[in-house]
Amino acid sequence: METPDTLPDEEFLRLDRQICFSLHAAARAFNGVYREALKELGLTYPQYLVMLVLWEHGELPVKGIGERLRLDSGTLSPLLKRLEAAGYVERRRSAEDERSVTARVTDAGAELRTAALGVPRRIAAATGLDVADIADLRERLGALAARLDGIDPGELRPACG
Amino acid sequence: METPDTLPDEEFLRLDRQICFSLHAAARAFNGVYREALKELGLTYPQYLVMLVLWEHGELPVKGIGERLRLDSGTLSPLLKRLEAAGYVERRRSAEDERSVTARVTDAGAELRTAALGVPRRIAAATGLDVADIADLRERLGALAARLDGIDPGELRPACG
DNA sequence: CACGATTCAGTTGTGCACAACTCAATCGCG
DNA sequence: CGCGATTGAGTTGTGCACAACTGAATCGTG
Repeated sequence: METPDTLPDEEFLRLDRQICFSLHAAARAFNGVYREALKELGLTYPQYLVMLVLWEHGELPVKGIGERLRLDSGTLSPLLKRLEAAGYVERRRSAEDERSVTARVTDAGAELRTAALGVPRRIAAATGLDVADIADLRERLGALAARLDGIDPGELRPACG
Repeated sequence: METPDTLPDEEFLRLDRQICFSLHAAARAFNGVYREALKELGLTYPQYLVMLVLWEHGELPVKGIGERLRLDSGTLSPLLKRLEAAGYVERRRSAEDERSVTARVTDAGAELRTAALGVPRRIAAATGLDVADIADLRERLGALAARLDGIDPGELRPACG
């Protein structure tokens, strides 16, 4: 048993409820605040995330968006279709590789960026958190996510230690 | 202008992409790890959260579960129906208030708890994070969620400062 | 060149989150 | 008591997340 037995299983279960709930609830609360702020733009929170990376890069293949946002085509395909229907994004098959589809920001999408500029500032003001705090939290969450994504599924099986 | 203009809007947008993504990705990565660990129990992550609060309280009205997990009936009703179909939970109308429905852990649900005891320990071992770290992160996320939930929607409207 | 393996986007099916709604039970005030 | 307002669970519809799959394009190796 390499796991230090400083806590009984019962205690682990209680702590687990707390951390699971906190992360889950914080993510949904964040989502809710953005949902409200993004209403005027007609974007959902995940659509906003996609637009953020597209605004940074101008155009990206679906795969590239997926790598940056940790999302697969099953999520991105319909989402991009909706962004295209809204007129913010254009999709076209790549000429070099017919398997690949490139998403590009349209003029309307670029205009949307201007309107979106005020969103994070308003949210930062409403939360009252300062930039350093946010940046620190971001780093810890990023490290946590990286570690979680790096876990071998076998480690979670009952038999393994 | 109470917001200090230490950063241009452009910078805010870039930082926003980072924090939004981090929280979003961390929550999904967490979800994924639990999805794997909970496979053997036949539970999804949100179902596990519901079982955790039910294991603590034995039985709760739907409203009580919703308050503890920040979920509404639209999410809980079908979820509890699935837990009932799996045999882990029983639902019955309250005698005192016919509007209310109480969810109660069945014998099979109680057995499931025993099987679930190992889950958080395995995950803690796999992540390699120590309890103090987790507890600290939990507190910060809890505080963030509380602040976000306390925001007046009006604060997020374009016109307001 | 040929052909099996891989890669990429998209589809299908399941479940969660949430808004908007229905409907019955309960509450509260006149 | 009577009746409008509120409360509680449930339903419906939309969108996201993800597993499992399809099908076409490309790659690699013989």
